[in-house]
Amino acid sequence: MINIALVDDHNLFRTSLAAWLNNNEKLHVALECENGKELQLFLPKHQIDVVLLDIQMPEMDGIETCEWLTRTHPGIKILIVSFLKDVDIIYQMMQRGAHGYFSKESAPEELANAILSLDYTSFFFNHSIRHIIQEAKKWKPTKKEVSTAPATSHDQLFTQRETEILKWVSQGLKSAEIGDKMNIDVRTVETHRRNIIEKTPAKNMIGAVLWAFKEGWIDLEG
Amino acid sequence: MINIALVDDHNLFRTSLAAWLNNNEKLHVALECENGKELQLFLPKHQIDVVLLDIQMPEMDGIETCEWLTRTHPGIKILIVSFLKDVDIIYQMMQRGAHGYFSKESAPEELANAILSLDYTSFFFNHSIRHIIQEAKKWKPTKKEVSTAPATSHDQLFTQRETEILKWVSQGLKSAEIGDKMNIDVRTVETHRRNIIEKTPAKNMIGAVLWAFKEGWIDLEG
DNA sequence: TTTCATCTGCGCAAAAACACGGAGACCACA
DNA sequence: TGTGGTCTCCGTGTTTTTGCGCAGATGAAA
Repeated sequence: MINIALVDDHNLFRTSLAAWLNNNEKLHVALECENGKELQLFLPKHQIDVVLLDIQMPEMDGIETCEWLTRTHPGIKILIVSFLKDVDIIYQMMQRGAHGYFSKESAPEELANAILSLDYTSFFFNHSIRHIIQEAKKWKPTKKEVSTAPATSHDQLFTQRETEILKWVSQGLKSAEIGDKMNIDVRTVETHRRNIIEKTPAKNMIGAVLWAFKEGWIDLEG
Repeated sequence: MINIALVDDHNLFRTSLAAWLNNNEKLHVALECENGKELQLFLPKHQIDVVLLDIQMPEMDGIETCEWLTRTHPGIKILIVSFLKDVDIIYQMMQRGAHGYFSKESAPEELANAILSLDYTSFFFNHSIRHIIQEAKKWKPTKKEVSTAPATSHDQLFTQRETEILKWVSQGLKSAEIGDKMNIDVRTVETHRRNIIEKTPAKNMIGAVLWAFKEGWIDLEG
């Protein structure tokens, strides 16, 4: 019997998936959480073997949660369950210690097999993911890549300040308005914007924001 | 016994939700589809009472599907099931003939009740949605609102041309580049951009694109 | 036919974003 | 101590976007 923790902010999805998984006699959903913070809170009270982790969540997202899990609970296996099918983000999750990546577009029958086949030496790929990885290998990076990105203490692409600015920009604020919000000079904001664009394959802020969202680096609020 | 059709492009979500609903003796999921196109194809072969409809889907999204359903199958009740909680989009779906709006963040127990309580005279609101409606009534529209937007033959917010331009803009192209792509003058593109911003509550293109995405008017490619 | 929305193009001016280079302060880490 | 990354600010200049007004062509609908 494998004990599972579900971490996903969509209650409807989470609960129905839990019901489905519990139908399998080898699986047991022992814990349901809405985000990483909740997992941190309740994980000590349960004996968990596998964590099914969504990427985009409020409070504490999949990236952070995955890092924390790997650091504090190396014995727990992590399976990312997301609708994102981007190569970069899969690599990112691999680097953060995830043991598999499962697309939400796939069938639940596959998921049970995925959970049962997880191990520490290999990385599980969804069938619908696998061919994407294949194609990705043909590409040649033209700009700064995730793997060569400045490695901060937490291996993030954007710095704290840049992430803040991305948030305001995505809400439609202008540089001057952001400067007011953050109590810094307009020119500082502009410098940050330049650096943000530099870190993405985009050529302007619109492309950069949407890229960052699609790659899972930021969430859209409101 | 209520016969249900599930329309959602996330296989995992759809199948597990179907399993959950089938546990209820009063409910029966008779049809599962990935998008509106599939629904159009398979609906005639089934006797469906209620359609659970996601908004953001490829091929044929919830907006289109809802319109089509209301027009061709007025006897079928439509319950929107989405993670979006925006007031405008809820009103839009009401106008298109939906009978209820359910947030994916809510509990599945609520969903069964929602389905059973659907009727033709009222509009079902999720508990987590209801307070949003309340707050929305306090607001005063400052700009052009969806309800007063130019009503085209298909009651869309953006025109065909504007949608095209939104697509290119969201991929980071500049006005000049878009003009080349579409073989129109830069100034024409700029006119369209102005009109797009006018139709949204945003003050610049970044805000407009992200608003349009969050409201389900456009999809992000790539 | 008239009306209306759409698509198209133009001119002008201000605002904002973007590009490039430089630099001091701070902090963590080796 | 030195290195490197981050955050901050500055100057200069170009490019792009945005705001506002105007207007003809087209096509669909009343």
